[in-house]
Amino acid sequence: MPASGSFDTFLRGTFGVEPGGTTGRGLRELAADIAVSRGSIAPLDHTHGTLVFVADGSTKLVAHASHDREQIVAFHFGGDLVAIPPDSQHAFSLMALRDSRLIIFPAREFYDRASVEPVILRSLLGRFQTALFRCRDKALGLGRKNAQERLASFLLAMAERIDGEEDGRRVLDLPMSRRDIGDSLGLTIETISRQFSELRAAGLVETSGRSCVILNDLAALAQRAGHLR
Amino acid sequence: MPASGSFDTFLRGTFGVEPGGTTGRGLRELAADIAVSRGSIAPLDHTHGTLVFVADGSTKLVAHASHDREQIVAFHFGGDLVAIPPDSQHAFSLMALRDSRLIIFPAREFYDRASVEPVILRSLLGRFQTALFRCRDKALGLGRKNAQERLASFLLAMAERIDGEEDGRRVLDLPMSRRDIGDSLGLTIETISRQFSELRAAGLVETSGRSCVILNDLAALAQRAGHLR
DNA sequence: AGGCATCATTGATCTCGATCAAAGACTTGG
DNA sequence: CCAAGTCTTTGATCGAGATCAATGATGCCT
Repeated sequence: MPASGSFDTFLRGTFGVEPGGTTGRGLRELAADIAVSRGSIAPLDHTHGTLVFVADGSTKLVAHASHDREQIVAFHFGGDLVAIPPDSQHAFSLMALRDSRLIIFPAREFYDRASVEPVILRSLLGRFQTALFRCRDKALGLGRKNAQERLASFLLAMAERIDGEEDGRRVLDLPMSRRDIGDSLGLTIETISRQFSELRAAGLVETSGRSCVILNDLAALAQRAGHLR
Repeated sequence: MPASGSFDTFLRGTFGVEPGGTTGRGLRELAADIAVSRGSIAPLDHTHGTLVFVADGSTKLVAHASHDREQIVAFHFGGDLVAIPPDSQHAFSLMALRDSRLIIFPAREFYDRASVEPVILRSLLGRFQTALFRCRDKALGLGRKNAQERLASFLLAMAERIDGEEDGRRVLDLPMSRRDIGDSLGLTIETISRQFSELRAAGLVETSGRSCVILNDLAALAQRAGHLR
């Protein structure tokens, strides 16, 4: 598939803007269409803000503090848009969880060219707001929830974002490893594993292989997620 | 000061838009100008998204999980803009740390009316992005930093946002209590106090009364904040 | 100014999740 | 289809911060 294929899909699907117009062509000039294989890091300019459209695949956004400590700050799936700041006190990298196609833009330039098209700005605003609200929920979990609640919240959040048959229960094919889940929830791989075992013993989830998780009872899971009734 | 005073300041100062125009008048119709005294909660419509401009004072945005657990998700100061989602799995409330004046808008309607004025959308976008980046830094801290690093990061972040004499060291007048700091950093009040004592013993900070904190050595504090070198 | 409720500090103990260690299960590549 | 490395699970111990408890400081309100 030619590079323009991804870009056109992006512009039409995300913003409802036709790629043929002036704005569309202006934005295409900024686009870098990149294939990133599983486990590889997206080539970002870390001195400037970047905007990445995940055309296909899935990624994790990793924040690096000193001492080799990593915190996964967000996961993304096909159709998602990721805003990445330039490195300052902390550094960020975007890694593919599966083979992915990304469209990478310099953020500032993208915003400037998009400013003539309110529909694009409006859509960006909505996406940023969603990302902010998700991040706040994550902060609540990291600050105030125990391991069980964090994993339950995580599974429910994934159930909302990954599709799978919906017949009361829910089958997920998670692209991330136990380590990724741990790095996202501020827990170790062992704790994640133990919490999976507990949920399994309680009959709330089943696992099959490394990536498949079946949620048998979403309501009971929500109970354990520390949500409001 | 009349209600229009705050609104005009908001529109001009935040967006560079004159309040007299069509857009300005349209937005003013949506505005609720409210005075909120220290410790009181802003009257929000929790069934819809809300946009709050902090005209004056300072506030905390609190996320509520079940079991009386609270996580402060952000602090705000005069000139800041806060986006608050409708309640769903978690509930949010905005509380004044000092007597404050707030301008409250229904978010959806605000965005719709602002959409004809790209300069407003562009500015909102930048503010949302900043809020998102701050929230990610917070997530990194909550997930991967110890108590000492969290407090050091917090103090440095406050030093960037609150003004005070800059002669190598930094004098802060914090509007939030130890409990607020704890609720923001995912720690208890006792742990905050102990970490303050350690920083005091190391000569990095001095405290005076409940709200005044003097940062004697920003560089040394950054060392302890778990920042990159 | 004084009285008092609230907030901050310090100490002792407990707990949840981290860390250390080892065995077992996928899955990927030859 | 098997081998080998990686990922996951489970167990034992440790430690940072929570919790429980008490004292001391601050600042608000009459």
